[in-house]
Amino acid sequence: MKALTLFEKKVYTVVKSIPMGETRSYAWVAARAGRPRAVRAVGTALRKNPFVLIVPCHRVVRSDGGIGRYALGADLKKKLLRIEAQTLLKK
DNA sequence: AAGTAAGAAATTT
DNA sequence: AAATTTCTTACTT
Repeated sequence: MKALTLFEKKVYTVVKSIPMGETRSYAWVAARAGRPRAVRAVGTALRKNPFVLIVPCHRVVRSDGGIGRYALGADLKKKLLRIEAQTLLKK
């Protein structure tokens, strides 16, 4: 297990708290993690993502409308968000 | 000292 | 006006 910094831990906790079907920006997570300017560090932390099955990092998107990147593919990330949104709407 | 899953601004189409 | 590209900023390793 790699040594995670406090900041990373906080980031994972925050991202885990994001409700299903919703998205948050990296800036939002960074602010909640105690370092509002560390948006890039958030990405770097999620990129390692030791909890890829625990932390819903696919719910974290860019604030300017971009989808950002995803360890399993940005394409999959978009799909997941689409599926989650529909699951919540449930028609 | 180097790299990065972002952000904003500038430029192009 | 919208999309894409480029440079900068702050944080971890």
